[in-house]
Amino acid sequence: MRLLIARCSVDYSGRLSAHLPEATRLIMVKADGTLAIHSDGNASKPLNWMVAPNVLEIHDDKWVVTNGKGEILTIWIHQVLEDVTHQLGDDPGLEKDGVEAHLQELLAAKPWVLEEGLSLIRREYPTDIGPVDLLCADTAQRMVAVEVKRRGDIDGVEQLWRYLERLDNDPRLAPVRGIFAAQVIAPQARVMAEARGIEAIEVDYDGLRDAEDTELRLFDIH
Amino acid sequence: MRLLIARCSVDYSGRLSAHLPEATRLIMVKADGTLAIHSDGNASKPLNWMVAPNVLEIHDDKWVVTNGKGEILTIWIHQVLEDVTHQLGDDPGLEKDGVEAHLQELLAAKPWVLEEGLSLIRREYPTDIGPVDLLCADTAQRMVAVEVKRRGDIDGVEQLWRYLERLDNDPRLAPVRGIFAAQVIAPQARVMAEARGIEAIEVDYDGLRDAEDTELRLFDIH
DNA sequence: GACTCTATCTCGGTA
DNA sequence: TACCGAGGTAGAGTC
Repeated sequence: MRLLIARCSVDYSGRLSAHLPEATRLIMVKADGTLAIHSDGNASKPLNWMVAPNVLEIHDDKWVVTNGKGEILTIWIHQVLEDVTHQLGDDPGLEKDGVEAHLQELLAAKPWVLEEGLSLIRREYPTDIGPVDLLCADTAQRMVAVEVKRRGDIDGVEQLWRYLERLDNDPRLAPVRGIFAAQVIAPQARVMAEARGIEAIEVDYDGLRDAEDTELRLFDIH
Repeated sequence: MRLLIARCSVDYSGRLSAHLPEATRLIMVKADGTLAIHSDGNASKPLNWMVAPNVLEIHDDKWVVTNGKGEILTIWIHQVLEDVTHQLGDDPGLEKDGVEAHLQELLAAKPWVLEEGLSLIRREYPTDIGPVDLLCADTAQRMVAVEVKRRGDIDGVEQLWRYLERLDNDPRLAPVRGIFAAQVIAPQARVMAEARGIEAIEVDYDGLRDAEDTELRLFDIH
């Protein structure tokens, strides 16, 4: 990784056109060629960047980065204040404990949290436009399709609506109700769901997880 | 800006839980406190980060970053290979061109480009599922909702369709027609729009902008 | 390789 | 401040 601190101005042309007036900035070049230009404040994101694969040409007064998609990044170097290079080596990478997948697991284990008597028929129930998160049956043995999201936005409601249309075409399943489950549901999504006859339910993820933990601990004792 | 290259391991707890095993990485701290941890390859994004406002406590063997939302980032520093600090000063910031906002501005100023006699009623006309880009009236004083996109894809047509549903529920506005305006319209989006009775119009952004420039110049002369 | 969906999205705007 | 939509979204998983 090469770190250059320099007075520079920048031009980018590609998916849009952009220009950075002269100022002091950090230019970071990673081992794979990925380049990013950072200012000192007001953003965690780089001002400009170019991801690998790309080609970097270094001239006396300017760096030119191009890629195969016709994008060009030109950095005019006016003054170099620092220039260090380090070999960092491979990184073992990030280990995550995600949320959405876990939330789906928890609801698959306890569908009655969403509605009394609800029971799971299948997770990732396949349709010809993709899998439904959960297919359940209510106490009257009617089908209920459940879409699980961390954040419930309008396009999630649309997604569930498309599934419901498909499922209703199957005479073995129809009529199918919909439940839209998320940690937080945006007001617009709620309006949209109501207009479509879909129930929108906010789920307490932490509470569910804690309950799960408690049960596991009880199980351990046995 | 402070740049630290160090062997470190990292724990993050907040919107999710994550762990980084020991390896050599770049730790970047910006003037506003924003902190990012980068590896040398395989990603333009940082492995871990914490945006300002936050609090950084520096101990002998670890850095602890916390913010007001209960997120905690702990960096265990095993060995420091480089540690430089530079005062970069304010950045004039990025000047962008070619984005959707500008296209919306241009069309708001000249709605008749889309259809003869079209006049603007309001930009960002609010509905309960979000604002419509432009609400206009045609020569017969019928309402026309315009959705503006840089690239016209199928989800943009769906978005406009949702707005039309909502607007048609308002007896003061109904019936409302739709116009889908974009620099480029994908064939699928065109088909979808046609099926919904929505007019899809490709707009010459550069031509509009040049016309705007010409008018400004004429105005300057006066 | 193209397509789909998620994200500690980030970022800007507005009510 | 919270909410909403755009993004040079990036990145991961699937077909």
